[in-house]
Amino acid sequence: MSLTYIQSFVAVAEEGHVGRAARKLHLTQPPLSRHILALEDELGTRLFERTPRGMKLLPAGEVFLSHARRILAEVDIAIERTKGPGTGGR
Amino acid sequence: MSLTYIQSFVAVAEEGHVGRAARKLHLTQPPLSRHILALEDELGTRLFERTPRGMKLLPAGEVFLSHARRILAEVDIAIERTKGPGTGGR
DNA sequence: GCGATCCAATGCTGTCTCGGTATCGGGTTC
DNA sequence: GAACCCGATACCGAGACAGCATTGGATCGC
Repeated sequence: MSLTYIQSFVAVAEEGHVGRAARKLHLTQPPLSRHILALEDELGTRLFERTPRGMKLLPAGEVFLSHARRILAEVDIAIERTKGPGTGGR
Repeated sequence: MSLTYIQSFVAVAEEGHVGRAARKLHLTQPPLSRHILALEDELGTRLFERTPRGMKLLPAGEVFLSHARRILAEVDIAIERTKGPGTGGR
């Protein structure tokens, strides 16, 4: 599990498209595709249904998505709170 | 930022000792020391005070610690919830 | 039906990250 | 002041990872 992979997952879930998400993340399609496969492998579950039009979130994917967003948000908060107030940031 | 580094940080904070935390994580002392330095660099703040006895958490470190624990807990929950119920895990 | 098109997945390669070993430098203890 | 304990750094080799090129499957247009 890695924060990078979680970010990739969220981007693909939001775009419904590996290629499009890749551009958004300044990556190319193959590594992003592998991120999703790695996550699915680690979780032991398919997160997306592969359709000719792109990637469609499966129920397990929706569950993971909500947690993924929370995790990323927590990380942002942690960074902000730590570097910000107590340290003479602003 | 990486989950591995966050785990390292929590271990060092709990042990008050890089070497001891390293053993706990099945790592050696140098990489663990680098994890902490990398985090401090990324956050732009010292998280620990280096003493002759080990590592003492600074205020910024305590702030980050509480968030770090929450992040790791969220990840665990995400994994459990995703692989577990909705998917026929059991 | 067949070529064109769009999608994700895979094979391969170069690079960069990361962990381990060895060593250093500072500070304390006796 | 020599031994000891601590984290930090230099260096090196292995593994991870991104990118390029290509494949394979499904749909669309003619």
